[in-house]
Amino acid sequence: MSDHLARLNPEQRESVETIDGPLLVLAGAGTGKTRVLTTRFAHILLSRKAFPSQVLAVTFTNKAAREMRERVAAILGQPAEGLWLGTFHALAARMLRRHAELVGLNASFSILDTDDQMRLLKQVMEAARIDTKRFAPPALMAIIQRWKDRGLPPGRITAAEDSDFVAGRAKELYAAYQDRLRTLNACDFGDLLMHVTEILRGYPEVLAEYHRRFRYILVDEYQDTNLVQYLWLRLLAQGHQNICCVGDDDQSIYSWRGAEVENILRFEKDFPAARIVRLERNYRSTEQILGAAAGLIAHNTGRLGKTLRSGRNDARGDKVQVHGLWDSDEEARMVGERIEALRREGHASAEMAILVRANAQTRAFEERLITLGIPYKVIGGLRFYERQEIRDAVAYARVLNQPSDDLAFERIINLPRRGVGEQGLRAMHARARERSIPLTAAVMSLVEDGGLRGKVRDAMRGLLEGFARWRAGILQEGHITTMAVMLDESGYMEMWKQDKSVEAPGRIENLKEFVRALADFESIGGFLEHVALVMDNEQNADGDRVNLMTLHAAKGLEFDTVFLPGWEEGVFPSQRTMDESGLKGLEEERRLAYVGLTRARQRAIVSHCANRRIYANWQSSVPSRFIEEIPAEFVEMGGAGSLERERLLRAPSFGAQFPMMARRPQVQEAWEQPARAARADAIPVGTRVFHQKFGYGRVTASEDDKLDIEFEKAGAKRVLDRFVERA
DNA sequence: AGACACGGATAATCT
DNA sequence: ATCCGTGTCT
Repeated sequence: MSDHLARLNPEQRESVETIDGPLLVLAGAGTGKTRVLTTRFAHILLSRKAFPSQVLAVTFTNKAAREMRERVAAILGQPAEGLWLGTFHALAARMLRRHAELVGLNASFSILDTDDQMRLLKQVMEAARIDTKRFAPPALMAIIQRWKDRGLPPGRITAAEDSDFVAGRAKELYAAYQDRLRTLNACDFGDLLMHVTEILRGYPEVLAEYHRRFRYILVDEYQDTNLVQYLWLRLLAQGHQNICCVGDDDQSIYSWRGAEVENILRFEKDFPAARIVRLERNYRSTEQILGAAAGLIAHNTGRLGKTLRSGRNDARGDKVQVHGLWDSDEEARMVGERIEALRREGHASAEMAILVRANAQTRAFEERLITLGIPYKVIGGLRFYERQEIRDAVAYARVLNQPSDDLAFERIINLPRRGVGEQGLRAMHARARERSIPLTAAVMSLVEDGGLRGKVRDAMRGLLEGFARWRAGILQEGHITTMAVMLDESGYMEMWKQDKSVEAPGRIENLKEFVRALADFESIGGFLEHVALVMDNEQNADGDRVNLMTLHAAKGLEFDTVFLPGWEEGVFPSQRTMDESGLKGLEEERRLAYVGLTRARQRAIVSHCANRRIYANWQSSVPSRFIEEIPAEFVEMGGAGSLERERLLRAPSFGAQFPMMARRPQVQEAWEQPARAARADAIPVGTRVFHQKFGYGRVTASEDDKLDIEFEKAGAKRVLDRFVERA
């Protein structure tokens, strides 16, 4: 039992051994957070404080859940079975299935994917006679999701929480959308936690049951929780107060998805007896990298304050290198050369990563690596279950599993083409509504009474008979064979075989993989639950490949060498973030930079370009302020007299903008003094101006550095004055 | 139903 | 530039 504790440092040990009472562990990057969580879990079990089924352990990702399960099993020396260990959503789904009727659902409710959600909302908007061109469904969906993130069903939305989007009808449409979901016996992602939280709030006996069940609660990546997740945890922890949350406020990079760092501060308030332990000994990176990262993140305000110290006693390491390049091609070339050189020295490709701000930036590097013949893999991007053909196949499986799944049926009714158009679909919906029956039943009745004719009628009859046959086939031949037969006989597979596009062969491969994946499940229902909750993307993990991914995707990973390209104002920090979220957005970008730097064990190579292509045209760009924010003592500029640098200095129009040599334009000053009044260069009301994106317009009002402009093409917008020029 | 043209948007995405 | 959804014509 002491075995697993022996290798922990004092703070880690304290985090593991403080079992009872609320505990907040502030764990900096690379300080052994996962180890603390898993050891703590095992420690609770080994010290016989609870049975495995009495511990609730929550993570954000399936990957993290899997890892924790494996490591707990390793410490225990046996498979970790029967645990309540999983992602927020998986655990919430599990709870919701047990009490679904309390929120008007049935235990077999289906979980919708984003396509279905959007189509459903659009239907609801159209039924309410909303012009979906003026009011975009995705925009309303974002508002609804934000409400769900905050644990607000339609009935809980107060005037203060309401939105004036869609002429003040957002709340009404939200209620209609929720009604539709209930009718369909379906949930979207946000519903899982919101419904469960409503149940725990409204049914004390259910809450009491979970209080009895869960003696200990463990939470990973606590800084990324949103409000509803927080409420859920607080309700569950109310009884025994044995909750341990592990997180790092400096690595909070998901606020745009509803995460609230404030949950960390709230923790101390709601659990006044909470112990707080800081893990500050970093075992990952060199002192140079830690110094650079610490100096950078120190520019943020309102931190809980941690100072990473190196827990390693090896060499101090290399300084963080910063390269200025002419353009993105040259940047890709530089990165390629460095990778080649490292490989020649015997470094493994898998120990190198290129971390970009946005997915689109990976392309330049991919092309370069292909040219050089360096194997690489792109992490993230479209996940397996997000691909079109897989979603179609899943829709087939859903109809097979539940004939009343109208959304799934509608998706595949004309895939492959069966001659069903808008007219046909309208007739089917009308029949379904008038008799209150599912779409499949409506189609059946239309086939029988002649409501459908000719080719369509034959096709529909064939399809429905097919589903009946395949459903019977599950019992005889098993679900795996049946799925393959269904994709074949329905003509879906054939559709892709006929398709001449370059993607088609890949899609057929994916479909075969899809059928193979079924083998891991005992039933279609079990498989569908997995598909809805798990978006695994463990692609070609094999081989020694350079890693290419976004900074977001890199959280939690580490590499010997990390390339951080595109550190330019507007790109990183992203202009859009700063426009939308101001100083808060900037600080989140800075945390993203901090996450990037701290991924590196041995060396970090930052780069920026003087010219970058944005959409169609080239734009000159300025080095990111984050570069200046890294203390000079940890930085080494350029590749000492590199050709790039010389050329850059000689280039007449950009020389003045070379790294650190020129004062940045107003961008930075605007943030430093946001409230500065009546500026000398203020643009007066009535002035005709030009904006890069919106074109020409006239200023109708101004406030500080913000202007209200009536654009000739784009309509009324509020923009920052530095983005417009007098026309 | 299907081909083609037009206009608007264009980040990050753990489930 | 390019992708996507929508509208129009055949």
